[in-house]
Amino acid sequence: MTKHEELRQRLLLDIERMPAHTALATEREIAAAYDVSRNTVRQALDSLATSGTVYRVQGAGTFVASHAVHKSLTLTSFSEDMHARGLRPSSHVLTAERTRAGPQVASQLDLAADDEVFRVARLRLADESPMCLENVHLSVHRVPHLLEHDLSTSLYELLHRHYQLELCRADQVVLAVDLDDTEAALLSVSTGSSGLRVIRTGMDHRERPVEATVTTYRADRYDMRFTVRRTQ
Amino acid sequence: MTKHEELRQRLLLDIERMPAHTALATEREIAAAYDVSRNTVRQALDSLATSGTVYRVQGAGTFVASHAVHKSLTLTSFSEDMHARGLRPSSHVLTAERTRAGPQVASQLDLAADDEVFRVARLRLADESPMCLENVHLSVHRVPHLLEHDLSTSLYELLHRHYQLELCRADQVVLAVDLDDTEAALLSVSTGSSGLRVIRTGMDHRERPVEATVTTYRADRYDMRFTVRRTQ
DNA sequence: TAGTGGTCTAGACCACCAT
DNA sequence: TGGTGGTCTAGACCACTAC
Repeated sequence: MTKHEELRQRLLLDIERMPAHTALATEREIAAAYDVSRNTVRQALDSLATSGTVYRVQGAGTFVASHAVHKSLTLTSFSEDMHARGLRPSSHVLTAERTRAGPQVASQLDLAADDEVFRVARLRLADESPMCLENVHLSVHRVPHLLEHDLSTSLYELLHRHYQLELCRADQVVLAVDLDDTEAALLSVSTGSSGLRVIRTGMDHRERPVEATVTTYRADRYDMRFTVRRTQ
Repeated sequence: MTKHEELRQRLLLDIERMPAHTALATEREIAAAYDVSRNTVRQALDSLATSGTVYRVQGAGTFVASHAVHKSLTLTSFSEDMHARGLRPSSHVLTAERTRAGPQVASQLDLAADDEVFRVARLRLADESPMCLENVHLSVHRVPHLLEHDLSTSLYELLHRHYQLELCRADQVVLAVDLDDTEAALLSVSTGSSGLRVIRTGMDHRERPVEATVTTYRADRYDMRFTVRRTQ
């Protein structure tokens, strides 16, 4: 545990009990109180500002942000996402096969179109009721023997435990779609209902592509929430 | 222009000519070459890492990221968004009125339900063809005489020029919807088509709410693209 | 084991906000 | 004008990677 991480956690405890727009102690005061350098205080406050917990006004001070949302958009697995919403995740594996990448997946995973990949299609449930359809492609050479594992639980956890693969970044495209007959039937909604589709390329800490995934959510059960900022 | 900003720009010029995964000079080398301290180099590299231009591996070095996407999710106006897509934005004002906030807008703008707000509804076009419907609410006391201005151009620019209001942060909810008859007709698509809806609360640099906006996009013309990261 | 990025210090000056 | 956050320096040591 580094000093700025520990300081961040201590500050967080104080902040949670303060109303929005309250001024924090000044950086110099915090540095003196916790016996660290001002740069270390700034590291902790940088982190709190990035996560939307506080905001700074030059010349004026650092203030507690509105407690309302605080949600920046982060890379989460379906399991984590559902737990965060207070729902219990589960899965039905629809397909698990070894096949060819094809042009679309190949470009996402940085492969040739006839390279082999695993494809895992799953119906994902929250509190036993359909939430989304997920179609994952993984390069065979990065996850050998994938199909010998239990695929009904968290794939991210499996990748981490058995292949030391951790996803650090993902490029996503989000769009609205009309569900076709098959999709609608699997999701237990009527044909022509709309769905939210997320197309994702997941990468490890070296920016090497790991997964190419298309997820289609029921529009009546799912939304995405996040905070955006002005770049400067 | 600060030193780390200038350094960032210089590094960017080099990086753009390098293939992905190429190692940059070490932080100490860059510091010596540009005659700045290592902390300043780290500030510049922090910024490049946050924007997804480079990635760092402890003990190994700093590397050029894949040039593919590089798009983090930022707060943009419709006009900016369309320009970035190479499209020409325009607007038809459908409604511009003074009314009561109501419970939903009041909670977003931190007002009472019977406080007065301006409501501006616009059909927004890209290359003369319908792209989305936008319904903006603004607190009367923050933008007096709003309706006396030309509302067919960029609202963000108007807020900046005439009211010194700049949006720095926004909380957003994104969902898929079935368009109703009115929406579909205005967007020139058939009833029951799906749309992408974005519900936004925009705030200034002091986290004071400025706008409450609902935007409904044609699903066949619009998608959102962005990069997400693992928090640590 | 040598070299890398990650953390930390104790100072200094600047740009901006409030009064 | 006094105090705030923003920038910058020149060191030092640590954790990790690659060989």
